[in-house]
Amino acid sequence: MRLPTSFFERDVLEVAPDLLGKYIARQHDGAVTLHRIVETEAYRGEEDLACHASKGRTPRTEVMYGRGGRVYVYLIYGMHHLLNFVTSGEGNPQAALIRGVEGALGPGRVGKLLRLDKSFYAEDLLTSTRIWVVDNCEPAPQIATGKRVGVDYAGAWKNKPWRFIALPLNEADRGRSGDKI
DNA sequence: AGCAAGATCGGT
DNA sequence: CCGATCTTGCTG
Repeated sequence: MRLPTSFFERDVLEVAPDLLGKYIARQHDGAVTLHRIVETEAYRGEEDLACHASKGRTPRTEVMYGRGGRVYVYLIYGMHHLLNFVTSGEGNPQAALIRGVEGALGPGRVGKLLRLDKSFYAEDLLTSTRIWVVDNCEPAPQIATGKRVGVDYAGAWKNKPWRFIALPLNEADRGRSGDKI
């Protein structure tokens, strides 16, 4: 059930939408909770000016340069821990930001719900007993796309439709896949 | 060493 | 719209 390395070692533009409908498992105080992923964003390589790796290899971006399947967490605005999953392979810095799970919309709220902190930096999703991602037997949700949030500084890259949202069932039933938002 | 800005959120 | 709150990367 735990997603294998091969799931993450693909281009982030494939992994980010594929994460929708998957479940983040979080073990804390002896209990495991599951959280369905409903919104993600793709950050893709050094050329993507919205991606932290556009600054090159630094202590902060180091984990993105490693293999896929590890966690990239960082503190933003001095208070929110944002959760990302590293994708693609060695030397190709990409990450999928978890912008929303059921019960917590917005990346800051996701970090709070999952009780994340800097100790999760570089956590291995394939061996960790604190956090991992599991597949499910549900059909893949319909997906809406849109521009990434809060990256107006990123020049031409700010308009890339690299935000992915799982449509709720009532909307998906109307067959409105591929919507923009 | 100092500084400006940030993949955000909650309250006016 | 504004403040919180602190890490980061850049400048000097």
